[in-house]
Amino acid sequence: MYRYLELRLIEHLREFLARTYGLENANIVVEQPPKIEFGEYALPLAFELARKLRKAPRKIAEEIVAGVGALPGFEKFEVAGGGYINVRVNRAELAAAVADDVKPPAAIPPGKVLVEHSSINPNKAAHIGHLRNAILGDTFVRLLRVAGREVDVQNYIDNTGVQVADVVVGFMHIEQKSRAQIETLAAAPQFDYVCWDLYARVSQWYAEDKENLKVRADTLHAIEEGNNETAAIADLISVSVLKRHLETMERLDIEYDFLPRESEILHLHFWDAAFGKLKEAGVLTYEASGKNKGCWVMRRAGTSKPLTTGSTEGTGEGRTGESHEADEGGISEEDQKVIVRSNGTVGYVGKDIAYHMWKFGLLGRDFGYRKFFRYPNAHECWISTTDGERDHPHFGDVAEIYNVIDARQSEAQNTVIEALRGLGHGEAADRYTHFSYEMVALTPRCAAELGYTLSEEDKARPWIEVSGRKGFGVKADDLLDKLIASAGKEVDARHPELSAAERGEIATQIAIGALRYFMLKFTKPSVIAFDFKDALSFEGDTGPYAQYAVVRASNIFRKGGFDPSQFCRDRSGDYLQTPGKDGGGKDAASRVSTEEFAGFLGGEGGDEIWELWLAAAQTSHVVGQCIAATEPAYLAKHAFRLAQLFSMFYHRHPILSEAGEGRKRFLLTTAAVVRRELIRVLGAMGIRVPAAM
RNA sequence: GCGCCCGUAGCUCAAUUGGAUAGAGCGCAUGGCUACGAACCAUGAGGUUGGGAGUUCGAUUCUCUCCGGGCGCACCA
Repeated sequence: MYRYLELRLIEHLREFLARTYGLENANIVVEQPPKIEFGEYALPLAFELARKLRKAPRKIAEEIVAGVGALPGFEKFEVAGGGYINVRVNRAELAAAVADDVKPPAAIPPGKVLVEHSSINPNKAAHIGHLRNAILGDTFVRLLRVAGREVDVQNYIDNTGVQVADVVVGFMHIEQKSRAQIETLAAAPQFDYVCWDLYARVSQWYAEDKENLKVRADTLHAIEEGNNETAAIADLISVSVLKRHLETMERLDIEYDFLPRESEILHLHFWDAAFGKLKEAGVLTYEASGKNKGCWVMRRAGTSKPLTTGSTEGTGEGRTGESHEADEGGISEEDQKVIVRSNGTVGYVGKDIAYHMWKFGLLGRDFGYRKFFRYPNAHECWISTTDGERDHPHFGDVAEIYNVIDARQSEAQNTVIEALRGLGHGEAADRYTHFSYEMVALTPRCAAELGYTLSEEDKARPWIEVSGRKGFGVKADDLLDKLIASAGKEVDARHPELSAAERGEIATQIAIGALRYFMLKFTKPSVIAFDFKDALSFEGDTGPYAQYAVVRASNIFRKGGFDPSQFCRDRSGDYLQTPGKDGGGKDAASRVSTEEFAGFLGGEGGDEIWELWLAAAQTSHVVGQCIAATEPAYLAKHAFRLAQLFSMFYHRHPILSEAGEGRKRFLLTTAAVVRRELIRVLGAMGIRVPAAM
């Protein structure tokens, strides 16, 4: 609703500026004033216009305020400071609309969205770095769905790469295990943990003797070729570990729709289809000589073609040296990215280009599909195969894609984008977003706690990178278990009257809330230096704090013998409602009239509670910002702000003992609205609210 | 060497994407439970936003430069 008013305000001002000053399509920045008393919107517009109109900002602001005229839903415009225009909405009308959960129709872009996230190598247990990826991705999926978009969730499985090969090497050559023995191990619990340890041992084994690397090369080759014992073992391992990953993520309410695997990209010859098109478009060029002789290469993203000026690669001194590539239009060696190796095999980026052509429906080939994993809610997760089932959902062929992949791969991601552009698919390239985020590392203290001995140099570092190869890191399931145990201790102490099952359920929800919130509170470019002390905190700026606010709100209604739905509507998921119908599902006797809202929210005394209402009105606005900026952290901020404002409100206004009938109804409505919004925001973060805390 | 990211309170992070007096949490000090359960609230101390220059009416935000840190730059994925 807040968002809708903002759009109306912008539109209205644009019209006014065009009419009055002849300014078309002026860029109008809208923000919130620093204090609630100043109004709901602030416009620094006059500062921007000062130069164009050659007038003092304050003068312009006065003109705008005088001439802008009335706008439904708004109370007044006023000049503040050196030329700000502060805008006041009609509080009572907005509050009534929020209580009724009015959702003005919003334009939803056409087409499906594909979000790729998790994409964990299926050769070892998931760790905290993977958790950040999955939680960011899953939250973004939820945000898109809240905004009314149709979303496919994909988890790309690299089941034929070196990482899986390494574990195969470990079982076959170090452990000397037979296929049947591995099968037994894979069927037992925590197979991913077994692989975690083995993977670290294999890395060590390679380091001991370089000859051992030959085994890896042979194994990798056999896996890629398929139809042999080694490939069968690799498949057994990758599928079993993948199942474990799905189970781990399911603990956090993270689900996928489709698991495309690299093996099918190879066996269904996706690359052949892409290769032809890439050669034809001149995206790939053959190197007949030099370092990359015999390879098909592509220009590395971020390197630009030197046009008239020579490259910096001078032959001697000075800057007059001629470019090595200008004559032939070729790419200098250091700007080349090898896509097809001289032995004819295709590398990772090549496979990724083909995969992304498929995503946009540009490849002309499709996967085979088979059901793979059924979630308790009956949701079906599909996996790629060569020969699939006849009936399956239609995947791929989407309008927009988001790839949740850490920042270290931004160059590879950009190279794929440039390949699409080079193929003439500029529109697709523009709707390809690398959802980039920084890694999760460990603080030196945390590393020491885990029993790793650190060099003096490491101790001085701000963080130490997690390394699967070294087996160095915190496993996802271990962290979750720790969080549940810690939350459980608190729940047991606070609610001895509840059954063990109920307490376990609450502890789990708190643990998930703490973990998901923790991973979302940092903005994407910030490295998370992980520490158990911070992650296990349930106080302050944390998930449990926000959950607790909702529990307290619920307790008011429970103790008072009310139902929150008496006081406010909830049209979640109802996209076709007819706005403006008063009363709706609400209890008529509990309804606060617009006149009453005006009384309680008006004047200076109303500011404090109004601030809470305004924040509650902003959820869809925040959701829009999160999507536009691909930044779920704004959502966590919003949840915290709502919870914090509610906690203050809760302390200052004892509701059930309120003597005034009208005021009590108003306070209950306030609590009901904030509760609804907090549940909604936490829901978008994948956090549920426990029955008690 | 080239490219990308980061540097804000003791610590961990925000700052509406260029706007009004730079805000939170943790920690520290003090105070508040016969309860709509304190996983909470209130009060306080704590800042030359790494240094410098520039653009702008206005810079934590943009540009340049220096300092410090991180990550990329394989015929790996």
